[in-house]
Amino acid sequence: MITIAITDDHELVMQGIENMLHNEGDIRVVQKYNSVASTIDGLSKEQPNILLLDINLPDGNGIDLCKKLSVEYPKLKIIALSSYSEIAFVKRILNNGASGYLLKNTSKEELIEAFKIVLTGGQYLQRDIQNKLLQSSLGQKKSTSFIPKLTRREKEVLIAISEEFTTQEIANKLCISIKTVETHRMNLISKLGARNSVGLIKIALEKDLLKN
Amino acid sequence: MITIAITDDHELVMQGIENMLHNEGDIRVVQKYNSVASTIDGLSKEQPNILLLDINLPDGNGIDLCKKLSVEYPKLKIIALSSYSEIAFVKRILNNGASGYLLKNTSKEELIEAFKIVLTGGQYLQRDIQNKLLQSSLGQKKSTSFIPKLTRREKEVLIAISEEFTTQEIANKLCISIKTVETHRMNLISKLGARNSVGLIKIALEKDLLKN
DNA sequence: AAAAAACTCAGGGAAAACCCTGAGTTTTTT
DNA sequence: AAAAAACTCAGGGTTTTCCCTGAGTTTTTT
Repeated sequence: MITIAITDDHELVMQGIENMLHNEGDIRVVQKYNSVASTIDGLSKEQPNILLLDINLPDGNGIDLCKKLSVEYPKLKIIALSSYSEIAFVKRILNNGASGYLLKNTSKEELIEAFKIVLTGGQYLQRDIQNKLLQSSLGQKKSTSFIPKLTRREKEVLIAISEEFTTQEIANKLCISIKTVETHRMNLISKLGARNSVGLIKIALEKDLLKN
Repeated sequence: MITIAITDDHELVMQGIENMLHNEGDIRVVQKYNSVASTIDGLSKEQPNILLLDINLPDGNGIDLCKKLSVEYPKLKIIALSSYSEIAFVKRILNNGASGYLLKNTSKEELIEAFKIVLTGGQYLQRDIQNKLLQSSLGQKKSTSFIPKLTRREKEVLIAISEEFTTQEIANKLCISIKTVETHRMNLISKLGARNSVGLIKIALEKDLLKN
């Protein structure tokens, strides 16, 4: 018997998944949540085998929640559920404890396949996401932890950002154009899967990317 | 004999201090630097008793340098040297290992007084700065580490910022106006002595301010 | 009850960050 | 030498952040 919890604030998605799994004898949806708070609360009482976790929640972000839960419940397998396939997000959530990543247009078969794989310790990604990931980080160990490879310049810019310098100031320091600094920053945000400079620094600290 | 190092990129300031101390028999300026890099380099070879450290340097910020040095050389006393007296900056640098804070218009007498105090383990602040500090953080242990007291709302906003939400999104989440969120952010930046949201998050992580 | 602190919000402006597209140059790898 | 990766920069636009002043309301402290 595989027990499933779902966290998603869209009732439709929730229903859809439940229906999909309805007549699978050995799979049972035992918990349903629609927010970060209720998920934390509910899981503290009982842990399912697998959590299907939407990344976009009203009261917080799923990535942080994923991280928290994976630390708290190491045996819990988390599969991220998202409606978009930005490589950045995928990287980040995989890096924060998720065992899989599914788009919301997934099929019943795929869902069950994913369950099996993550339960045996594997990592499940949808085909195209898998491809994108491979493309975006060639020659890198694609284990659990994506340590993005930053170029020399990117690292310099990242460090400067972390020191609270503005784009203008960074440009002066590095003797390059403002536009170039902006480009580097954009690439950093994309590579690290952040939404803005704040996220950039959070990830950089997390991964110890600020050392020289 | 008290040995002094000075790090300042303004030749004038450097000269001024040196002259001030010229005919003080028991005080000697033994090292002079004008950048973060050269300071790190020089101190690795020999440590003076006291480092007079300008906070605004061309190749990095003095606060981070101060932190680094105070960790590396616990016996080294660092006195921050700055041309402005923003309370925010003072707090932050004191929180990062400095034993004193002087404005650049300091007098010879004050300078020497500061030396004595920090060498005996004390903390030296200029009168008005001392007052401002007291004012800005009443009822708080004014020991070495300023753990700023944040209000409930400020903490909520801080956490939301750290989750990479925009002001607009935070306003929605907390059901308050954008303007209110902005006010909270400004107060946070001021209280924590950051220059922007990136600094805010750095300090918050440093001080573990993001817990509930 | 009075004072202080916290919370709320607005106007309005300047600066910075974010985002995209496109493209030439230099350096490194194959 | 050819290909790939990194670095550079521009135009041009939108959004967000930053900053200031001022001020009314609610909550907490004294």
